[in-house]
Amino acid sequence: MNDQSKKLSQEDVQSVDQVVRHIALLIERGQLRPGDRLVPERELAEQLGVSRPTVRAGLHALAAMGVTESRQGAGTFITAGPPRLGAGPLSFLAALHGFTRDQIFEARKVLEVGAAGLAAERGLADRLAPMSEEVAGMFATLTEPQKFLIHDVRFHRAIAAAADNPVLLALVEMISSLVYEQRSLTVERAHDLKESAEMHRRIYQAIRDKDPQRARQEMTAHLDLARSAQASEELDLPAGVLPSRVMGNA
Amino acid sequence: MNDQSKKLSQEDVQSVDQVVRHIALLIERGQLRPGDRLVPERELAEQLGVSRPTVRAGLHALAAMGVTESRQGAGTFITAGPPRLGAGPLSFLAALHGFTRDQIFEARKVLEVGAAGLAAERGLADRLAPMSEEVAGMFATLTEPQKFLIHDVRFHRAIAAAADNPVLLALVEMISSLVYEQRSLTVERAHDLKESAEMHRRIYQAIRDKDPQRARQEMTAHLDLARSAQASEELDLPAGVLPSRVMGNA
DNA sequence: TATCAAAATTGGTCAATCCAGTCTTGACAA
DNA sequence: TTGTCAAGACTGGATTGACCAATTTTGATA
Repeated sequence: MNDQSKKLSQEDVQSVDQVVRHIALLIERGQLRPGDRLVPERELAEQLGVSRPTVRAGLHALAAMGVTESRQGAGTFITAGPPRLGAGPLSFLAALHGFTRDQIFEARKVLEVGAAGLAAERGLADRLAPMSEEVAGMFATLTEPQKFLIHDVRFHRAIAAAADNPVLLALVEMISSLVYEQRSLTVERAHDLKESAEMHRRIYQAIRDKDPQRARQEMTAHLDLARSAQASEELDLPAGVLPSRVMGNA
Repeated sequence: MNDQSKKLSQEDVQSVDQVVRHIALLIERGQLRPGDRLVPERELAEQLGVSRPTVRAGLHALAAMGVTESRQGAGTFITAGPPRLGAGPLSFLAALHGFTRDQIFEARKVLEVGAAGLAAERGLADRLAPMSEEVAGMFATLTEPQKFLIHDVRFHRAIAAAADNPVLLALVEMISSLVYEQRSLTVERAHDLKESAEMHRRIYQAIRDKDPQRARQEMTAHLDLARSAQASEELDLPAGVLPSRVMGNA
């Protein structure tokens, strides 16, 4: 391989990838941190020697991965806030490959039973209130399924937060978004929301009591019951409604 | 809200989002399945009434989420093959928020101990060979750390595949990509690869024997040991090498 | 009928231009 | 001196039209 062909192969990188890699490099070096503003698109285009539409395509790719956010007139920023994986990729995957309700619940059991156990082991005092508040919210919205569901999902995320592991939290949030999308279509048909709220309360109490084994048991029982409950909600549903209402934040 | 303002608010969707939503809709309806070819960019632009650069930005966003793949001259296709979440989003998250090795291993324990347990419960005969072959590959490459690592990662993915849950598999693949990126930087310093291979073999045997409890125990023990092993590999490392070598398939 | 080169197709990129929000600046009034 | 707000600069959002490069298709030729 002579110098010329080597040079060519190096220049062979696609321009859009070059934009993504450039931002990735700045992040790796710590020169770009959450909340930071990127240089303007026009400037970035000049720096990298590519056109603005190319830069924009790259920024859209980064935005799709949840790395950046753009505000017209203000600029493009590295996503701030807690570590978060968007629901988009998993939603598309679910729509494309037809994930079943049972498969999703099985994955939830692995993730959330583990998270509940860790949360109980940790026993971080300042993580209790957020969980308890969502339980209270559930009891307060027993007659409003949609609002109940929101508290339900937030309770599960609060548990993952109490597990104090950002990786686990990101995974739980991703899958809980998927659950929310599915469930919000059928939750109106739910009954026994009171029983559901009480199960959540028992999970909370186990975590509060720092009893990992009980926390895992209660979470397992809850998810098993929730699975069959959702199954019954889906029974008499107008055809064509269910087949994966997708798209979270894509 | 009158008709006019309603109309305006509907047209207010950003053009790029419109492209993504359009493809998402086609996927939801089943009109676009894995492996299918999309209509050409020019045609898509005309159909949606947007410009081609806008279409391209949308397609890049979809590609970043692993939904589509474009081949110059051939067309743009819905990603085929097994359900897969790219490593990109998690890698960026890790780089931005500085996930620690221990946090990643803890998340792995939740996911992979669960997967190993499920794999043992299922006991699918046709999933045994792929696992066993990777174990053999490890024993065959005890003196070649980089090759050993590849078999290592593939073994863990094979377990997730044996759990027969595509959601779990996608999550395990995503995090194992992250592990691979990190580990490949330090694996040259590894010793006791033989002990590692033997632990993997014991995990395999437990799954083969359909003993979920033992499978979970062995996986837990393996990950705990692997964590401390990797920690020691990172001890005397040239400064600046570690701080998150990111980027998987972004 | 088989081969292969030309043409059509399709993704990859650039250039220049305009629109639409946001932020900054400075003049004016209280 | 200080507060207010309008004009202008800045920045992302999008379009048009053009050209390049890789692939696929087509059709003429052997």
